[in-house]
Amino acid sequence: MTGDVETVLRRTPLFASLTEAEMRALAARASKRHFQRGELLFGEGDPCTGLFLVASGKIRIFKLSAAGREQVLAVEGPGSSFAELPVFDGGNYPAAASALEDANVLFISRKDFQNFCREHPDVALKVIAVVGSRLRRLIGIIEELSFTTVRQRLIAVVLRLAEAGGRPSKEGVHLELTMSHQDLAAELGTVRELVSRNLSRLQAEGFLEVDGRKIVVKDLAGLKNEQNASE
Amino acid sequence: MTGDVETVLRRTPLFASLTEAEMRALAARASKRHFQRGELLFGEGDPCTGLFLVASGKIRIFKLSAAGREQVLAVEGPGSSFAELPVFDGGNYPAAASALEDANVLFISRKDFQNFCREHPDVALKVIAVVGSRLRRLIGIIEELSFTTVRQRLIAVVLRLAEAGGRPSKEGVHLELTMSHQDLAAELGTVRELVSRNLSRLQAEGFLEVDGRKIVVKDLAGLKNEQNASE
DNA sequence: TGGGGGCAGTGACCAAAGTCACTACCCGGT
DNA sequence: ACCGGGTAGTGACTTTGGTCACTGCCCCCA
Repeated sequence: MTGDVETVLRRTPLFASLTEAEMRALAARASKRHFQRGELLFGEGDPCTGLFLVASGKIRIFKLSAAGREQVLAVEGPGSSFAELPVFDGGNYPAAASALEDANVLFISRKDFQNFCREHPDVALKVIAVVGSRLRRLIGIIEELSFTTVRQRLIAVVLRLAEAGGRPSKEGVHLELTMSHQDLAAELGTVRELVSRNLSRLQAEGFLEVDGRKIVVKDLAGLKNEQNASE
Repeated sequence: MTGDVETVLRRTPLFASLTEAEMRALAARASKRHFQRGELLFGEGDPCTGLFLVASGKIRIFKLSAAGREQVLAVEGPGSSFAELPVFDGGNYPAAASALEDANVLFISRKDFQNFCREHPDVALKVIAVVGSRLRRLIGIIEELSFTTVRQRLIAVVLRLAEAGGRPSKEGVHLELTMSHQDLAAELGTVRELVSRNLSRLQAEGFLEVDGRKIVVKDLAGLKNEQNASE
């Protein structure tokens, strides 16, 4: 089973630069865990026990408000690591993590990972790089929350999906939402109803066609334009 | 003048653990710069040239929207470092920085700092810790933007100021805003008018008394309560 | 001493966000 | 075949946020 673990490690940018021997040493320290869709990996404020690596599936990092609303901070797929940070500063997890899909993850305890970093300074530098990109993403979220409307954020998501998983045809770009409106709302930092309403409105305006979770983007250029429209 | 530089370095958590000799070596690499109130240290998207350390004064890290609104990400005082992150990932500055007050800062070029980190692994670990706390603060901002109202955020600031620089008396806790409503609005992620209006409203409700930038908090407990009120 | 410039307060709006309540649909299980 | 849970759409409404325009204040300086 360690062979399996090693391929995961190798796909993780954090450890890509390791030698075979180092990889094996680290693999021996990693334990494999499975989580079902919706299952909680850890809650906000839990003491940090170690580092997680995603082998398969998707993990959602999010904040939960007193009123029950969620705000997604990140969605991590295969090859991503998360919770690197509290491993070092010794604090608690600043947010919760749950499985968006059934997921296999590797777990490395705090102590093991810290020691490993001390022995491998270039891994420490990689950690900084990873945390850095995370920081950029968070700044991006702040920018969106502070400067844009729900409508604009929704358009941004649709455009991103169109780029990534869109199938073009004569009527437009076909794409499919991979999650419920509820989940999408959590990513946008709003509520279910606004997602539904804004989608309807974009359809009424002729930018796209909605059928359940299937969306056909009719006017890509127009949408891009709407994204920046100040009013 | 290097002696001066060294005391600044010593006050910076990032370098607190260095020996005298290491400190001197680093000090030789650092250059001192002065910025006047309002002056721009770098703009968003500028290529990253190096790391900054605050010797005196306050530096404001912020995002600027297309419509001209500002969102403050951090305010760094003496002893703080900033822009550590793009030094490592080689990207551009994700936000702009300007002097909130007249400020002296130390500057260490990207190359010098990277080399120094490679030679001193414990400094790299410190960098991770510093970036980590920055990450926590950003998550805090996201949480506030996503879950709270301008009113609640304003109350939070007032309470913080009351804790930090408040002078208690029989009528209440006296404190003074150190910045304009405009600047305060940028920290809260809103506009001047809403700061003004919400302060007026809090006064009308009897929680505090406003006179220009002087504020007397009449009902600390009540304010704390209002901060969490869901409706 | 009389402008200007920056800052603060406010009324009148308008648009966006969010809440509540209800309906309807789909789908899987017993 | 029916029930129940999860999901989606929508009308009606309230609250919050933001804009615009204007006034007044204070203070510095020519």
